Amino acid sequence: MTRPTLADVAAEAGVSVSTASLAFSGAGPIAAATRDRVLAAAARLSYAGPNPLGQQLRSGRSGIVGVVVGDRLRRSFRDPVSTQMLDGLAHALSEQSLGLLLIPSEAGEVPPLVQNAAMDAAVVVLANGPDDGVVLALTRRGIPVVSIEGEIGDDPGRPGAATANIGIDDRGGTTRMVRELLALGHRRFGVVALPYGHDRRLGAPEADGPTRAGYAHTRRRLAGIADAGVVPEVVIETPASLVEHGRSAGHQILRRADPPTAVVALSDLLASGVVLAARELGLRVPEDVSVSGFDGIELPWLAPDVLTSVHQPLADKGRLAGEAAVELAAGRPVAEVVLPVDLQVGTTTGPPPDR
Amino acid sequence: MTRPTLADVAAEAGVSVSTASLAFSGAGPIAAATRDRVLAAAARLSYAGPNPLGQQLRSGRSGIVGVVVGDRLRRSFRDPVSTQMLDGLAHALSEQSLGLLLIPSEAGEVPPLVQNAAMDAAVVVLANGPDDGVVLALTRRGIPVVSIEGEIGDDPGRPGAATANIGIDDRGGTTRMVRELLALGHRRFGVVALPYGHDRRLGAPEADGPTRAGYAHTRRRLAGIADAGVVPEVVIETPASLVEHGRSAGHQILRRADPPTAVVALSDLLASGVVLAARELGLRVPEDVSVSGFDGIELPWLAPDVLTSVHQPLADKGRLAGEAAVELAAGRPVAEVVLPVDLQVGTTTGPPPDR
DNA sequence: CACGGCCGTCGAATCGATTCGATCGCGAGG
DNA sequence: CCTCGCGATCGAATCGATTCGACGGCCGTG
Repeated sequence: MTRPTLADVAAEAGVSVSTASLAFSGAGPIAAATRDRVLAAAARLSYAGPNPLGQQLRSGRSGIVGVVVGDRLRRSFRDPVSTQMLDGLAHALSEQSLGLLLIPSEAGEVPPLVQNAAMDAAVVVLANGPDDGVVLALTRRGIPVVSIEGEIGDDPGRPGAATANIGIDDRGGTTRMVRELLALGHRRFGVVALPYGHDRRLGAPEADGPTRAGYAHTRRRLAGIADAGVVPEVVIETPASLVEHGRSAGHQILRRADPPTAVVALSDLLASGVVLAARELGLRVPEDVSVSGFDGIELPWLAPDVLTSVHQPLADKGRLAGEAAVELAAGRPVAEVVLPVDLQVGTTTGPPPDR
Repeated sequence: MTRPTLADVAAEAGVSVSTASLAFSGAGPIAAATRDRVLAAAARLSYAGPNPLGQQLRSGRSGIVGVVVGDRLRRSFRDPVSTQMLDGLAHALSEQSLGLLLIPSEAGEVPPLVQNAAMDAAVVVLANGPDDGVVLALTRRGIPVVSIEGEIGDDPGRPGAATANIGIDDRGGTTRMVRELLALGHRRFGVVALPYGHDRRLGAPEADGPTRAGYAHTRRRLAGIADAGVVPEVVIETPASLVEHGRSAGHQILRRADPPTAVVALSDLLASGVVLAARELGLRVPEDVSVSGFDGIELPWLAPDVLTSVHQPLADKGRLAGEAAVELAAGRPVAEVVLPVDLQVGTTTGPPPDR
């Protein structure tokens, strides 16, 4: 009662295995009558087509791209920034009939699937610097790696597989945002930062942020603030880009004596939490405090307010990552991609209050 | 410059291929000295371990479970009901070192991956009745299928692989909810329904809803309302369980002349949209209209209101589906699971207004 | 009528690993 | 000193498909 194989079908149809193979793959010449005989035999045995495992071994390719999301799925999935990117990625892959193997990875650890699973290429979201364990394990296996927001870089000294980086102009984006706020007259800034790296700390203002940050996009966005010539009065790291963390960071910042007049959050979810915190404290946005975000996602619960934010092309980022994975898997090199961002002024920023 | 194989390593170490295999798998007796020699040789060739494709062909198992989500990822991912379930599923699978192959499927179509990808089992979310194309394709390939909320059933007349159903007590849940509202004194009901099936219609009240519904969970929840002896004055189908669809359905219902005093939404996201619509129309909840949901997810943007809702164990549902997939893949049968639900009264329901 | 080409079919090698049964060698016991 | 037994190693078959080269007819043309 084992499942039938191509050999069984060939025997049933009275042809050789190679001919039966041709009937299914269509590669190579075969008489229409023969093909029909083979297909009829297959139907009789309820043979549903060639076993993919055999094909994969023969071709050496699995048709699968691993996607390592650097966090619990529950958390990643709550962030539209992840999900919109994954949506673009999934579409790019499915257009090539490639499968998307979803690999959740708790901060810092290397899941067994990264070591064992068959993949033609991998996409790593938020690699923690060039020595990220996941990236190292993959390159050691000879699997090409596309890094989204990661700066993994080809180290010529190390033997390894091809890599590619897909990112956005985080740094320029925050610089433009801060310049906008400067032009409005703001001089005293608070910053609500994304996690600095896998070793997430919580809450405390920190001086070493920009240098310690293992997450390259956090580092770049912080650097963009410095580029505008601004030294924030307070910087709060959050453990994840979620509304509630933005809310508690907002409380911390806005309850200070003589709080800043502008709060720059490094993500929209964090920014929306800051807006909620301001409302709870009886502060008007933007009359009493300006709040800016980053990403450009929809925030229906802020309505009728619209967050001033730096918009990034999330779906494009995912799509390009998928295409890069395909290219690398085919052995072709991929140039680094830095997508442009777009400052969109909403209703949450304005001139600072008169003192 | 092709990647090294086990044979290369064996040659380098001066042992046979079979011995080299033992050095990696640990199955079978091998001298420690020999194993070290093999591992040293592997390191010299930078051989990162046995090629999974070879193992998979040999063992006949791919270590992959396909998960077919019946919608665009972008939409599924916006719904915490999907994502929390997926999180539970992913964890159950990763505990068994199984991979999760994510297969998005536009309504009604059968993606190529369903036909071609290697899987030991598959989980189908929201199968559209027992003749869902995806389910048929999978069983024809001999792949065991776990259906979440789908009622796919083993048809003894049809040759096919094993199946299992994982669901919740939708029907009893809505019945209890409606009884609660009846006890409060409500007599005139509006219903905001989930999509009835892949062929989503939009907005219009329909008489044939409960029978036409291809999505079993929609049908069951509507049936639960009937079980309580209630015939709603208006039923609105929505194209997806999203806040904005709940909002527009809420507008439709609450703008009627002499609107119902209670609106039963079949999901929390829809219900929260109804609450937003009521607020926009200047109606107080629950003084002017009561609103109930289903699922029990967090709705921070309704704060300080808490939605009255039927809570279901989402993560457990995913976890059980993962475990069922493992069992089926191992050839063991799985009994149907119907998880209990839990009515939680919040602040959005109360007695109807005096007329 | 004979020969060259071409279309269709077949056999066998190959992909990379696992595993069963056989063999080899060494040590211990009779 | 011979033999038995056991642990370590090896050879070969196997998983299921693809593909290359060879072969065998058939048809058309010279």
